[in-house]
Amino acid sequence: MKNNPKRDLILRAGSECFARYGYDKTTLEDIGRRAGFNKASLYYYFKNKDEIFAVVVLADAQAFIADLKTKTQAFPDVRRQVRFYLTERIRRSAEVSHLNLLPPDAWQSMETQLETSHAEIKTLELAFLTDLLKRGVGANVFSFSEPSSSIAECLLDLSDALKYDAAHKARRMQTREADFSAAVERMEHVLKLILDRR
Amino acid sequence: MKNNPKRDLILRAGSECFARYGYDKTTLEDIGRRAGFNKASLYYYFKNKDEIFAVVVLADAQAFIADLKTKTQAFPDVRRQVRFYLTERIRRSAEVSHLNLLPPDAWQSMETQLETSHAEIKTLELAFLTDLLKRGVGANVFSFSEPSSSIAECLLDLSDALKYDAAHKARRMQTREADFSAAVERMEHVLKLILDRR
DNA sequence: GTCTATACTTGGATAGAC
DNA sequence: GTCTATCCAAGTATAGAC
Repeated sequence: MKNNPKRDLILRAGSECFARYGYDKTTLEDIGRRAGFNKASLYYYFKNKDEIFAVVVLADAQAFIADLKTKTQAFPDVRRQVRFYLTERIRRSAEVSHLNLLPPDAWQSMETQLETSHAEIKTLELAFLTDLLKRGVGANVFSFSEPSSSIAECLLDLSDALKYDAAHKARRMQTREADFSAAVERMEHVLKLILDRR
Repeated sequence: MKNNPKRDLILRAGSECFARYGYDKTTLEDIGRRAGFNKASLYYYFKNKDEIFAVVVLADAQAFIADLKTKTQAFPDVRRQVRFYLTERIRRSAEVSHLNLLPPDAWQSMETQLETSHAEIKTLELAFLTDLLKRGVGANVFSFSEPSSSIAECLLDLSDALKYDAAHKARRMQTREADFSAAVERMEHVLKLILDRR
């Protein structure tokens, strides 16, 4: 059932639609049209709309983090790496914004499908950032009065918060394109305040 | 048309429903039943669902901020006031959580109705917090390398961000009651990091 | 003013022909 | 496998009797 090219076509169409319209506004018609199928045909490959969504979200999130890590490691010094990782994941969050656009009740129905994989991703990110910070401490670039993992979690949470916040604010304006620049600046501001003390 | 007791009954019912279920899941049936009317009767007092929502949200937000300010001023010293204001507005955000639960597209339709009053509220909050910080600086409790208004805006934004983030996370679990305790702790943590340097 | 009845729309899902 | 046709449920909104 997996690695079916037509199935993948539907998933790609779904990804694009969910990203643009959110879960609610994305109809099976939308996905079907974009994938070149009648909406009824989607039920041959998936059991329902929720399943399409769950698969799409998971795949997108994993690809996103993997790519982000690679790009981060391309920077020369630790400070820049930390800064890039935490801001870039805000800037590019539109790419994985399915989750932001998810309606209140939709979670319960597919809770189990997403929860575990979501936790995995968070653990992954936390480990990566903690490692980065520890390397910075080792190189005497940072010095904390708390364990690096605690700082890492704090920073990741803040980055998440600012990300969701920006997405939320963007929704309120008519702007289809969210401006994450304010959130990014805020993140940099906080990083300066927290990391640059000595 | 205003100050109509029956109209107010509907608004109160609407407020309760929107807070509990969010915009989407709240139906005119829900509101009507709770207010003791048939759903069709709502159209005598309001032009549509959006109007009910807009009026409810605005009134609730104003009442919330006013109450918060009063409670804040009851604290003896400035540090506690700042701390209380920024954390309490997270803790009690469930009361005004209509906005969090608003679906992506609903904004556009009632954008103009809400936008101006929302800006007013933010200005109000910013002025209040800036004043608090300035008083703290005057009393030598804080000392910043930046203007108080800049710090105030930063802190308000962070509080907002953590608030929305917590609401968002709560949605993902099955928990109907959001636990804002993590967000509150995070806010206190950041406050300590930013305000307590000397 | 308030209700019943109903029209209309959307969108998820299924049956069955091909 | 893919489609057409259709069902069904929800939910907004209106018409019109009372």
